[in-house]
Amino acid sequence: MATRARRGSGRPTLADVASRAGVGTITVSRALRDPERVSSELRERIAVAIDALGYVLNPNARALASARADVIGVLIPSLTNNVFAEVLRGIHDGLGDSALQIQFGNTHYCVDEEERLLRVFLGQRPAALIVSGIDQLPATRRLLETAGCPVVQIMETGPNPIDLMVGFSHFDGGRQATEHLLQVGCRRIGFLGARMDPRSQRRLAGYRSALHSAGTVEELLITTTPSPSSVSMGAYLFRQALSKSPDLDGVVCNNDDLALGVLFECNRQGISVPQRVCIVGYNDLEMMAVAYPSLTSVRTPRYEVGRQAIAMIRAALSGERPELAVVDLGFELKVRESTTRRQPKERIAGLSAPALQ
Amino acid sequence: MATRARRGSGRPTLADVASRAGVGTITVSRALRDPERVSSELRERIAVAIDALGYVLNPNARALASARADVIGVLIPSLTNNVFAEVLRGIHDGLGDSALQIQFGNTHYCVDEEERLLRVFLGQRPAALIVSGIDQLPATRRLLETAGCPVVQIMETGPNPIDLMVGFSHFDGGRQATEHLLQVGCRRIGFLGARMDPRSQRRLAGYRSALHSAGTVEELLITTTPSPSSVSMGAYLFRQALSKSPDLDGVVCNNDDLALGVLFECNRQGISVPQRVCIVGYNDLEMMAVAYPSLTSVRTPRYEVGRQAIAMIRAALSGERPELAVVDLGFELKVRESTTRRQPKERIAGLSAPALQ
DNA sequence: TTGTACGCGTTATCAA
DNA sequence: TTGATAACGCGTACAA
Repeated sequence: MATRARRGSGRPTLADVASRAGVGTITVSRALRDPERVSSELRERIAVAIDALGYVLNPNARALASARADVIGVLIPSLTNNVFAEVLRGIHDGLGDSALQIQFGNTHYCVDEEERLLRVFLGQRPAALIVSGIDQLPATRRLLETAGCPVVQIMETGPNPIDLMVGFSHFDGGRQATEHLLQVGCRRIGFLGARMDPRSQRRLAGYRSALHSAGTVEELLITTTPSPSSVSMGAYLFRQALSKSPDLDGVVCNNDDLALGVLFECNRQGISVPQRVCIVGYNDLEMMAVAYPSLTSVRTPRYEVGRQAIAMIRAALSGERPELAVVDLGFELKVRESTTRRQPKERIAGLSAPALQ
Repeated sequence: MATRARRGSGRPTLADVASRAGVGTITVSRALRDPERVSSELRERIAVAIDALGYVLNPNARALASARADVIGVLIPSLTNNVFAEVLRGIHDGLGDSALQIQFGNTHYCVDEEERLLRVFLGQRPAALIVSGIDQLPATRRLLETAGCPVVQIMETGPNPIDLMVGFSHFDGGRQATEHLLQVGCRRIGFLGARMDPRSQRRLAGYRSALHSAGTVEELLITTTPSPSSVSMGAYLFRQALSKSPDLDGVVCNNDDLALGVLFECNRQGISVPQRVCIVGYNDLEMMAVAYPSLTSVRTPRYEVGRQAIAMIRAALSGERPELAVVDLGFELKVRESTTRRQPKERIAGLSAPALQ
């Protein structure tokens, strides 16, 4: 019978396991962390004792003793945004059976909130940190540089990584989407943007760059709002854009929500897509391929970003120093009916609409 | 100058703050947790010392000493599902400036995984637990009953709550959606369901109940799949349903993804909505009001569920024993064009489509 | 209101 | 390979 401590949680401890197995506490500790270093005989006795007692390791005691928690702090700007929900899913799936836990913080696209949460996280001496984007405040950046653990900036690539980095170029994505519209013959290409966080800004810069190369930048064609993105906002921005430029024949949307809103608004107003207006989205959510007409979009590897971030962290934690600190996962323009100015009706309606590219 | 400990993290501790402020450690501890109980003079001296040292409290040490972590364990079946992403958002927003942290676990709709994660969480002696639904395994239920902290079952209501409960009736939601279709004159009403988790099953039961009352249940009209829900799955299930029952004139969809897929498929096949087929969704995601035609859906208060769960936990944690352990937040049928068999074109296209109800 | 002594459950250190 | 002992940083109990 295990001795009842005076103040404890009442749960069995390492010492209880040790005395039941007839070994020292440190041996149990080792058997748990590094089974190789304990003889198979003791390992077996310990396993039996753990099972009999229903012992569960106390992560707080471990963290206190080792000055290191098995926690990865994740700072993400939004939960409503499907894109970040998928990043989170990738992160969780990447964990697999490792003992790492995720501590999650929602910055609401606010750099001050990001710094506040970071300080909270740092208090736990996390095993690693994941932050979104590359536009941290200078003070935040310094905190991350001296965090003493792997730090991954995700969803973007850029110069001067704090430590590790995995993402892709939003500038190139915006540029390629715009170039595609130019190629299919659009002449009056609008840009629709909501939220306009730094990544949105870079997509817009890519749009400007493409039109600049074609010699036709026009500020009137750009319609943005700091408000959050949504399907209804897409419809609203499109109406605004149309009233400013009735001859609009193509729109690059900041993301898929907006693109879907544009499509619905076109349906509502009887504007034919792609004959009169072509639409390009961003992220390529699942519904884009199923919409009617199906919507062209820039496919971004957000699930993979999450997985890759964890993979890099696990590698760093096991001592591997990767030569590749910055991983560019790229993106892929998925061309569909909304920018294909031929007879879209010919396509067979399939469960998953094939990319025409 | 603080003495350098042998093994520590190098960060300032409560003792460092105490010696700098010229007080005992316990006074600093109290100043942090319960400022009222420390004289304003010492409070001020302590605040200065904390600031000068850049002190951050070590939550692991606190958890170890008090046998209680400021962590709320949250078990949710899916991250891809918008609905649960919004619950999570409600939970985070409900936290406000409290010191509580969220530890999140994704059960992937698997009760065994739920139990495994619960055991991990329990290891930390969490301040509270939130679990999804009411269909825990018997062993899981026992673990929760003896967890020694507030437990909230969310997203559903039902008999025999483990402790606290906040949600709504999926049976009633399914039933009301179906009754609505009967009222607008549909005679051959199909049910489309994906995933078919327990809550989906109860919506289906509600559908059956409504049709039973009308005397017309027909298994052929029910089309389900255990696969995850998606927009493309909605299109696929609708094609299946149509091939089984070409005279289908209404569909109750298990959720909005499916409903949107049905709408796209109707557009694609030239099936007019609502003239030939009426569509009802479930959850009322933002896009439902913007779709063309706009889609009728059962609005569920998922964000509010998250907030309410935290509110109940915070109340319980501060000693308030609520007389209301079970909170039914209800739902609301939002009637829109997809079930309004009049001239839908008359409506003014607005930023937010008004509910006709 | 404030302080002292000790325990929380684990790991690092060092010795065997 | 294994173990005794002393931290880890904070909260509780009790005393002042």
